[in-house]
Parts: sequence; structure tokens; C-alpha cells
Amino acid sequence: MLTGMEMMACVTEIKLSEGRGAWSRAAPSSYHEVDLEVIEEYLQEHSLEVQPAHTPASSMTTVGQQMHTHSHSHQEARIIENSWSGQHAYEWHCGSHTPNEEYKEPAPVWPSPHDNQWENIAHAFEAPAYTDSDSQSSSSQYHDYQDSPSPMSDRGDGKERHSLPLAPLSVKRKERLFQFLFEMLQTPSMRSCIWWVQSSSGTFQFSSQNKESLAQLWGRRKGNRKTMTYQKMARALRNYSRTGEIHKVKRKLTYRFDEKTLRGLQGDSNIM
DNA sequence: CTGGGTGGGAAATCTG
DNA sequence: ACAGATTTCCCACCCA
Repeated sequence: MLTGMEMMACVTEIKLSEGRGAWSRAAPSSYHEVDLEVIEEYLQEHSLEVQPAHTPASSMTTVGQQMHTHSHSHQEARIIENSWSGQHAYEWHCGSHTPNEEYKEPAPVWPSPHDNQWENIAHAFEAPAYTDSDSQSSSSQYHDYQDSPSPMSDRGDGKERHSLPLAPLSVKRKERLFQFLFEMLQTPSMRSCIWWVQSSSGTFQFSSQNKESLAQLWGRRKGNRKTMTYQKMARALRNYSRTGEIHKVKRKLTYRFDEKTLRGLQGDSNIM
């Protein structure tokens, strides 16, 4: 049981490795193998659990440091098998805690930028040049979106109302990118990489400094030969514009799940 | 001019 | 063999 907790803590911290600047030169080839792994394991292990409404994200700030070197346990046993609407929904039911984590700040505000505890894992995860290019810095005004009772009242496009072939399959295929992203969106520990801008409309945004980590995680999950990058992941995202699962919104690093897609994901995540 | 994003064509890969 | 879903490359464009 502790593992879960620790993992959580660990992951929770890791993700925010942000770039302090110091170790920003960390070898891009070494950092992801460590922490990303931890995160991945954690995600897999908890893919079926309902996370508590209040994530220990802020409470246990120290636990993780000893884990990033973790021993790569064993729990890769189950890989979330998603089945698009129908079968057995996704395993993630994080709906319970969502209400309090999303519309906080659209930007990943690291718990304590000065805590050197992060440093350990920090460099390990991602060490960008530390440019506060992220929304919150001072220009979070992009989206003042506050989750309100107005589902999909997003400006821009609100046209897809017909049926999309989102659930054509009867067999479970590999996890799709948008499913992965949704999962990450429901994972509090990934807040530093991706977050909801307005969950009700399915609008989410990537962290400009941690988007690469998120991409790498995706690539690892897919077991790609080469390292996944945001550029490539974004290319896949652009393909979604054509197929309709996800659309790009004018905001930087911001995308929006199609209503249909979102419904499917939500439905699956909390068995509707 | 530069860099971070964005948009896409096209071919390569994987997987069911 | 085939199709769907990326993945990988690469290049053009924009904009701050």
C-alpha cells in the first residue's frame, strides 16, 4: 500500500522538476528513463484506483526523493486496456477528485520552487531553460475560464453535434493519444505538464516547459523506437483536427476535446 | 534575426 | 494484404 502512496508522492514531485536553471543541462537522454519510468509505473498501478479527493500532492513533499532511483518494481503487469465506449470503460475513474484540482490555476505552480527536494528528481525529469513562458507567469489571462455550469460554452467552435464514429470498435485496441492525454489530465501528479483550462469544455493546455516530458511519457507508453517529442505528439494532435477527436484552440499550447470525445472519455472514466 | 509554436504533406511503422 | 493510427521527417509560416 505504501508503494502507492510513495509512488504518488514521488510522482507528484517529480513532475514538477521544472527548470531551475542549474541543472538545466541535464542530459536529455538520461533523465527521462528514470522518472518517467516511475511515473509510468505509478500511473499504471493506479490506473484502476480512484484517487482520493485530495491528493497528497502537497502533503507529502518529501517522500519521493528516495524513489526516483526506485527499483523498478514489477507492476507493469497490467497495462490499461482501454476499450472505447462500450466494453469495460477505462480504468481511470478520477472523476471524484476532479472538481477541486482543475480550475485552480491554469498553470503549474510548483508547490515550492525553492525546495531542493525537487532538485533531485527535478533534473531527472526535465530541466528546461527555465523560461516562464508558461501562462501563469504574468499572462495567465488567456483563459479566465472558470469552470462553470456552462458546458462547452467555449467560443470558437461549437458545431459538432452529430454522431462521430468514436465507438466503432468492439474490441479493445491500444490506448490512443487522446485517451492518454485525458488520463494525464485526471492525474494530479501531471499537473505540471498538462492541465484543464476549462474541463467542462474539454479545453486543456500543455506546459511549455514540461510538454516534452509528457510527450516522452507517451512515447514510452507506446513503446516507440525513438523518443517522442512534443513536436511529433502535436503532429498527431493535428491529425485529430481532421478526424475530430481534438481541436486546436487559438491559445498557445491549448487544445480542446471534441464534445463527443469528451463524453466518451468521461463516460468511460466513471462508468456512465 | 531568432525561437517557440503551429500547420501539414508524405512516407514509414505498427498493430489488429 | 490492408487499414487505421500514429510516428518520423521536414519544411513553411507566424509572431513575439
